[in-house]
Amino acid sequence: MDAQVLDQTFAALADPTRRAILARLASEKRGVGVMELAAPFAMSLPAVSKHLKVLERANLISRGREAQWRPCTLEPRLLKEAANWIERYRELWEERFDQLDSVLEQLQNPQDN
Amino acid sequence: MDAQVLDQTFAALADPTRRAILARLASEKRGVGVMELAAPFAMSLPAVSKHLKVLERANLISRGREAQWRPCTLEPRLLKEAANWIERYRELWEERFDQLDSVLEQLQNPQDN
DNA sequence: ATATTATTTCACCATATGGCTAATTAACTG
DNA sequence: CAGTTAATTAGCCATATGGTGAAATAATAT
Repeated sequence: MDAQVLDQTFAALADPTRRAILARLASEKRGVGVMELAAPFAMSLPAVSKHLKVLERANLISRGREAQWRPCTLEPRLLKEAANWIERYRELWEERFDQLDSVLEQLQNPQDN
Repeated sequence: MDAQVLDQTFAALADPTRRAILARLASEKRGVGVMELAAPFAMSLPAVSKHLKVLERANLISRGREAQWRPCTLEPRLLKEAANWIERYRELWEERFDQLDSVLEQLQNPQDN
């Protein structure tokens, strides 16, 4: 509901690296270290570190301490908030598909008009 | 599915002015002009014009021409794409609520353990 | 032709973002 | 203690973002 929260959430999601990191974390129960998260990307470790900081400040991930590792864990709570916000538009995009359906129907059965 | 599309969509949603504009357009069947869209905001017309350009380039709105007005219309198609992306995490946040539920249950019925 | 209304473009400014390398901190290991 | 591994911080750069006021464009109205 809070505008700032949605700002941070959507801004955090507006980057392919960060979305990939979230996807990776979604498929792991355990916390995942930075090296491991960074491996698939053609970018430096500090760059990934920055992305993680963005995700952390947006409260989309949390980080622990385990020896010299900082394992990251997905925090899906605010994803739910973002989903809730978008869901308010669901009836609009479904309505639009209904309209498209009737257009297609007319194209196939022009005698209907 | 396209990463760039999600980039643009989420980036466009990461601003309260733009989300408010979308909300306004969602509640109107007719196209809405720029002056009218700008009215609620404490910012200049060029600023609103810029926001509209962001929304247009993200294909979240389309714009027509009607005399000297450029009526804006909501295009919900890519909102659906964004919703689809987030939905893949639904089971995660619901699982988390399940865990919270069982925690609350334990707090209320400690004899269960 | 001139004026009015709606909207955009231009030129500017401050701040944020995403990337880099090099240096630093933190924790473990020999 | 010295060395190794993990990660962050610092300093830098290029580009993007969100705002401004002033000027330009587009269409209508007088």
